[in-house]
Amino acid sequence: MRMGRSPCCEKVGLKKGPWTPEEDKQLLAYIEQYGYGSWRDLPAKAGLQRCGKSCRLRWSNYLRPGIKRGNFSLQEEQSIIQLHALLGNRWSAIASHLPKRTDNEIKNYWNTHLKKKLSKMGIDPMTHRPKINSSFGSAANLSHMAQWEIARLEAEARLVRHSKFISSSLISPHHFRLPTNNPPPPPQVPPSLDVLKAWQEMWTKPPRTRVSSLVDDGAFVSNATLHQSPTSLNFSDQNLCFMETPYVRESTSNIGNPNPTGIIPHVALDPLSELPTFIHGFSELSPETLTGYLDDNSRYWNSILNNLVVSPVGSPVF
DNA sequence: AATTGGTCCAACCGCCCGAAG
DNA sequence: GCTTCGGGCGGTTGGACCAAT
Repeated sequence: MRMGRSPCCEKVGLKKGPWTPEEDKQLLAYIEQYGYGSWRDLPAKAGLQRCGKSCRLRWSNYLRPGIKRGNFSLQEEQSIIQLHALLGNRWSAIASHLPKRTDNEIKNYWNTHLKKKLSKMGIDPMTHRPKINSSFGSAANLSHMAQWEIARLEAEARLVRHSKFISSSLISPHHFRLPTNNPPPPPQVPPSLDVLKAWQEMWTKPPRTRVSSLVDDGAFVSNATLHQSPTSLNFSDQNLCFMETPYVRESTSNIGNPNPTGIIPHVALDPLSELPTFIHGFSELSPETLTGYLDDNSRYWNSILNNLVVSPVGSPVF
């Protein structure tokens, strides 16, 4: 018995490198007629001298219907920056919130354009914090950003648990398989990505209302005094697509029930701070302190995004 | 015109994970 | 429990292109 993984296909005799228009036609014609049941078997059936993996990549990144290519709009740029601040280098997750853009294209755009833009603005593109010695940031701001990072990581940890729990029962890789002659499947949206919607809900509700928003078993809620997140500033962006999710729930007993509002009624609040337990990183902060912190970060992000807006490509900033 | 260096991006590679047997 | 398989993901690479010298 062979140990370990076998290669996805025999490498000998298979073509590599750029795809020709003829190959694209072949692949398209085959998928349009038969769909894609098994990428491993597809090349032989389609008459292509390619690895199945290569076919899948070509399809998902270029030939799949509905893909938008070319210049990124300013709003798309802002969305990517905000999503990257929240999600890190999880390109597929970021791509799921940018309709028609592929993870590969977003990754390339980030590496070739946005990283440089942020660097020139004095922002560390990986941490989204002001660089040391940069006139852009202050010591106080750095401290605030660190606090924010704590909260973000807390949220991620919860979301990972959440998504692992639900994905086992709701998400199947075959769920999105393209049936013959049918429209392409919707982009895959891991349940954890609903954090963005939650994020938006949490920070954009009117202050007077105590609003519940999702996130995992602990969930969280916006305190009446909290009104804006660093990452919520442009979530009205038309290009930023928050996917409606079937996974939101009122309790663990009804996971999977559709909830068009995307809002979870029941949240856990810290009995002392009355802050959502989601914000464990802030548990030692008073609501007043927290409000001030979030205000500072709003300004911080506004300054970044405003710079994006006012600085055309080719300007000294970029 | 030739060379060099930088940029961009399509495609590949290796790793990981879940499903199936 | 284990192995194998299929597919997804993120990091990296190679070559085309372009501007500067």
